[in-house]
Amino acid sequence: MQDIARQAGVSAITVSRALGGGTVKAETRQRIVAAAETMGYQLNHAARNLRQQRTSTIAVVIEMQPSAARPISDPYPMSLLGGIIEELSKADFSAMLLTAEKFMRLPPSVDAVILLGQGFRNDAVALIDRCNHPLVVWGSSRSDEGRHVVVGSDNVGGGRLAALRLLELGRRRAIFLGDQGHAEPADRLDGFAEAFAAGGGCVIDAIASDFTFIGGHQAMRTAIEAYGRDFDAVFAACDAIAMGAVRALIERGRRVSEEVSVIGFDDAASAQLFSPPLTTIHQDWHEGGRQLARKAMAMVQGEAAETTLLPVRLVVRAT
Amino acid sequence: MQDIARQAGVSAITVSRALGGGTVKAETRQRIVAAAETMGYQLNHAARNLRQQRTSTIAVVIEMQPSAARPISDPYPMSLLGGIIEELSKADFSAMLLTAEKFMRLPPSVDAVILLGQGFRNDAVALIDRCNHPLVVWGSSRSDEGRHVVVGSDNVGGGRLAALRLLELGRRRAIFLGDQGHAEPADRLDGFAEAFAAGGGCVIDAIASDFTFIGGHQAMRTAIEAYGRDFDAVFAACDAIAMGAVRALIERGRRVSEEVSVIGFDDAASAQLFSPPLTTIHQDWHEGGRQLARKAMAMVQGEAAETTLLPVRLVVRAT
DNA sequence: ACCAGTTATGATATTGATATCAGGTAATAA
DNA sequence: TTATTACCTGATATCAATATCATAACTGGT
Repeated sequence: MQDIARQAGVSAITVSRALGGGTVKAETRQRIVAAAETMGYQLNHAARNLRQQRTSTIAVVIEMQPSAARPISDPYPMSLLGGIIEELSKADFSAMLLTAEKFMRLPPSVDAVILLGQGFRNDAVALIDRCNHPLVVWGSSRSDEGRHVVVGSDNVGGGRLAALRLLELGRRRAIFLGDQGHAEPADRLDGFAEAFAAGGGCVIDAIASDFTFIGGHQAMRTAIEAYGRDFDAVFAACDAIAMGAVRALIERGRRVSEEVSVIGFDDAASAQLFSPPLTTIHQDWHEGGRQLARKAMAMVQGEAAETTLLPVRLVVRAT
Repeated sequence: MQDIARQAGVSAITVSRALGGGTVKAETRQRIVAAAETMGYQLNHAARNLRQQRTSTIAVVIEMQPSAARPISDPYPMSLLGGIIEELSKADFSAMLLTAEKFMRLPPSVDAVILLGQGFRNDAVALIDRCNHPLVVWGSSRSDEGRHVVVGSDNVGGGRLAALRLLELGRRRAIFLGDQGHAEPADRLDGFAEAFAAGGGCVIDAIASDFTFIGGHQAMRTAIEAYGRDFDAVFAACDAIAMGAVRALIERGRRVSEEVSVIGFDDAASAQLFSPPLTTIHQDWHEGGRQLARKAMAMVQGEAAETTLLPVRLVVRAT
């Protein structure tokens, strides 16, 4: 800024004002901006951050472990990220992408933290709390007891929608596939079980499955071995599980849609390409990302932010 | 650090050395680390960055426009990101995620830039060059003429593998689906066309398609209208196109695998879930991300880095 | 000409860590 | 005892921006 100041015949502080939002005579500002342009000037964020005691940066912590249960190729973090970045960019905030491990090993200097993970990593949450960073979490508030701001889909409502659809089709004996150890599937099952029972149906079993096609396939086989043909509906915790289940059902000679209905959760891109196209509950991840970012930024400004449930909707396809 | 220094009975600079990698007596370091721990100290990165004139941060620029041609739900950026972050974390670098627009509007202070985009955004590249940031690009070096360091899959080789497979199956009349305006599909077609011709085959047409299922479906219909049944092979620029093409072929009564073969590119997760499971060329995105990160960091250290082609492999499934 | 009020600019101090240079201590060798 | 080395520690200046306070210039009204 000193160089630009010299070039434009003003002081450095005036340059700062001209390039930032300060009050500077229009003509002077023009001269300064022109000088900055020709000199290829770029703001030194480190200096600004140091002086202003804030970074305009928000850490996005992702569970990046290539775990078999939740492969990294999963589209959902990317959809959330898209929304997050869109919203942060509007307000000239930046997103710093980190794994939980990295965050704990060398906490970055950021103004707030967005945590994307299946359920809560309690150690990570504890550390973030200790840093006194505003924290917004994607997922379910079930196990959090209101301690943090959570943005997530209305999983209970989604389960309810699935139940109503299956009841409407005349189904009365359902099996749930998914890991209740995670808060989101647990919420989905809760909503499902309650509404299904209220409509005269019965959830005859809930079988654990990781979030994969293979997991769903195995869980469905287990169910078939246990119950034979004595069920007419399947509700899966995610689309991958549902697709694995459909495949397993077809392999064992059951006619999906005609005599057994399957509903997934997510409305992943592959759900409509699957054959048969999958009936599922749609989550709006992009909007979820935007809300996460908005709340995080609000909290940086010292405003309060509330836990929010995003509406979901039933997408009827062929299963 | 002043506070810790007081607590530990040393000077601030010694604290810096103890927490960084400086030479400090083991006992003193212990005392300092303990004090830092109990006081919940966290390094101020802004100050360090300012003093050291580097940020240990690398910008990852993504084409985040939710364009119809390349929806954001695409898994490939996530896979690359996974590899990038894994490698950066090891060296205590951070990843700052940005759209190209944001980068150009308010260039961040970073040590290097990784550009993930289908093809080159020339305006973005020009700006990055002006900032004198080390730059590593994911994609094809075809249109870059060696000006930048590029990491990408061996698209030409992948095309060749597809050609050899189709020749082996006795196919001789192939149609290519994909947008040659992008460097990567263009490379794939080049390798394919050359090897297919060398084996006595003929690429009878190359039809433009965006990177979606719908795009592939439409392009395939166009091809069928133009050529009827007078072709026995399809090579698609990506899996989504290939799946759309398979669907179109089946709709028009052609028996995929028996009398027309289809090969995709990517080995996306959905390729093996598709029915029929898709034969395709596998790209190792995770490794690609790691290489991008390694090269970017090497360039920050002032080391040279070379353009690299990652090997691909044929995955034979049912098409 | 004077004043109040606004607007535009400048001087200085400050942010937290660390590079650099200098000083001090302990151990070993002469 | 002194010199030599290796090792540890401290003082100071510095990185590039901006908050704060002070000053200058202008405006319009009396």
